[in-house]
Formats: sequence, structure tokens, C-alpha cells
Amino acid sequence: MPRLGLTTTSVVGQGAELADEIGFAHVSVTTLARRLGIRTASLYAHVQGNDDLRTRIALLALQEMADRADREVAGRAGVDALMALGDVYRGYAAEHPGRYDASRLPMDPSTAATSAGPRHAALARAVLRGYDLDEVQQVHAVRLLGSTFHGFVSLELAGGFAHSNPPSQESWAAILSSLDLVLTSWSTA
Amino acid sequence: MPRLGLTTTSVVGQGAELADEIGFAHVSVTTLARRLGIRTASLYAHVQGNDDLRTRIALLALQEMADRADREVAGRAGVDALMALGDVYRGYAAEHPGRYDASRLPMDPSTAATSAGPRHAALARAVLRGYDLDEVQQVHAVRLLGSTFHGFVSLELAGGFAHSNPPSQESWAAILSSLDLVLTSWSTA
DNA sequence: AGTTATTGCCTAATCTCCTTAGGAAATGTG
DNA sequence: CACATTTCCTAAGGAGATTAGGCAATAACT
Repeated sequence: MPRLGLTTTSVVGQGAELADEIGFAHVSVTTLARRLGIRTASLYAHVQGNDDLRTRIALLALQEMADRADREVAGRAGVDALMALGDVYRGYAAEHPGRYDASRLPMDPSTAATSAGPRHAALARAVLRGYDLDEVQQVHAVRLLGSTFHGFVSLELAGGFAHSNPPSQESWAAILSSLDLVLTSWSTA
Repeated sequence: MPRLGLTTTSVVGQGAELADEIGFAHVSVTTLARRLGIRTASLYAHVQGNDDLRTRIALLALQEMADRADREVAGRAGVDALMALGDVYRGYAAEHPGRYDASRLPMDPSTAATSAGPRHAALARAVLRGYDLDEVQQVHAVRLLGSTFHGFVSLELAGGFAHSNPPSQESWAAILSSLDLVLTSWSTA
């Protein structure tokens, strides 16, 4: 019988692709094994089980988004940085819906601490350097960005904006501009 | 053997309570039957199966939220109505986290059409009557409200704002004020 | 190259959950 | 009080998650 030479990394990567194809909710050791053409039990050599597989996919997605955001935000400031960051999340969700869903998986605190989660918070604070906010306002602003980005992207992904005009892209542009307006108003307040 | 006199309505209600206690993700015919003290198979007299149970809980949550929002928004206008609507969603999620999660369950279009979903869209448009928006801006505004409310509430529910200062209530207040600012700016633009 | 150690994937077995089919006893109706 | 209905039951099958142990393909070392 031929041998595939799987590793934990490749298994998780294939799991992420599977998530984008059939939806993160349907990813399990069984569905992944079927896709790989091996027996379910064989996956347990690379992954501890169902939960482990799913959180590893989530960690991968968080890392990929953070990497992409790092690249896009670098060298930009103010509104440009704000829009770049928002577009990273929205674009990633459009390209990788299953991975994006995975990234919203609740994790236990110790796992979350070692994830790319903190990098995302740092990215938001970096973008906010373009606005003149005191410490308290900055915390509010980080939460505002997280809420707005995640809220829009998750509603768009769930199809909430489909089949209605104007296209969601226009709403997205309007919302990003308004975010800039709000942050500017906070800095002068 | 004693008889409980269950009905579809009571079963779904108990399922909603169970969701608030153990999380919507863990609600199933088996866990609900255990809680009710009956055999799993017995539930199939009242509910078609696992998926049916879960979507019925989702429909109940959507309806309860719409009812509450109707009451709170009635007789208010402008910022007051905006804040009242936001507080309904945030308050409902705080009181009934499992039900709130249920309300985000994706449904097939025909079920969604008969759900209270359209009532929520109507409520948002009612609140926006307090601002002078043209038709296109109104669509953007509905999407903005949905994104911001859902985004904040879901992040707060997932514990994203826990263990950090200032308390999330202050961020919520700041965000609601900013929403009002944005909508006002749109109306004069 | 040949021997050995590792390890990648397998079969087998157990447990839990979802679902259907059909039975028995409690409730409501004439 | 007989009878129909309904509520909950037992029984059984199928699928997914997980563990234990086996065998053959690879890698490592003389």
C-alpha cells in the first residue's frame, strides 16, 4: 500500500483546505481522512483528535491572517492603514471562508495566549497610531475595529447581504470611511 | 411510569434553557432528553430530529429578541431608539447566551423567510427613521447597525473583552454614541 | 547490501450519538 | 366502561470518535 508521508503540518493544511471547501462545521477526523484517502484512525498519529485538529486549523488561520495583515499594514498610516487592515480580514474571509470561520473558534486561555491573537491586537493598535488617542480611547477603538470588522465580515459570509442592492462592497466602503470619521472625532475630543 | 405531558413548544423552550446553561453547541436530542429525564427516542414525537430542534430554538430566540425590541423601540426616536435597540441585543445575549448563539444559526432561505429575521430588518429601518437618509444610505445604515451590534455582542460573549480595562460597558457607550455621530453625518452629507 | 529500528498506515473493537420501528401504558372521549 | 389517541418506552441499525495492537515501508547503521 502506497504511503503519503503525512505530517502534522500537512494534515492541518489539508484540513484548512477542506474547511474552505465544505465549511469548517463539517471538518472532522472522518471527513478529512476520507479526503486524504486514508482510514480515520491513521490521523491519530498526526493529530490528537477532533478538537485538536480543529483548533490547529484555527491557529493556522489566525497566523495566516496576521501575516497578511503585517504585510499590508506595513508602510501605511491613517485611513490607508485602517482600510488595508479591514480589507485583509474581509479579503481573507472571501478567499478562505472555512478558515475564517475556524479563526472564530473559542479556545482555552492558554492556547489563545500562544496563538496569533495578540498579534491582531497589536496590529489594531499600530493602525490606531495614526489617530491621536489616549490610552482609554485606544482600548475603545480596538474594540470598535474588532466589532465592526468581524461583524460585517461574518454577516457578509453568512449571506446576510446577498441578493440585495447596493452590493456589499459599497456598504463596506461607507463603513470604513465612517470608522475613520469616528476615530478622527475621538482624537480631537 | 409518570408522564410529563411534553409538547413541541415546551420541548423547544426547555431546549432554549439548556442552551443558556451548557451552550448552544452542546444542545442535541440526547443532552435535552437527559435533562428532561426521558429517553432520546421519545423526543422524536415532538421534534423531527437534531437539526429541527436546533433551528426551532433559533427561531424562538429570533422571535423573543424581536418582541423585546418592539417594546423597547416603541415610543423612542433618534439616539434613544438607536441605543434602545442596541441594548436589546446586548442585553438579550447577556441574559441568554445560548439562545443568542442559536439565533446566528444559518438556515435555509425558506425557513429564514418565515422567521422573525425580517422583523429585525424592519426594526433597524424604524430606528433609522430618526435620521434623514436616502434609500441607498439606509441600506448601508442597516448593514452598519447589524455589523456593529452583532460584532460587539459576539466578541463580548466570546470573552474577547473580559479581564481588561476599561469595562466593556464603557466601550459600548462610546460605540453607540459614535454610531449616532456617523448616522447624523450621513444625513447631512 | 543486509540488518535493524522507526514509523506510517492498517484492522479490530468499543463507545456514544442519531434515527427508525414498533410496543405498552396513561390519558381523553363516547 | 370500552375505545381511540397519545406519550413514552425498548430494540436495533448506522455513523463518528477513539484506543490498542499489527504489519509493512522507510530510514539508519554497520
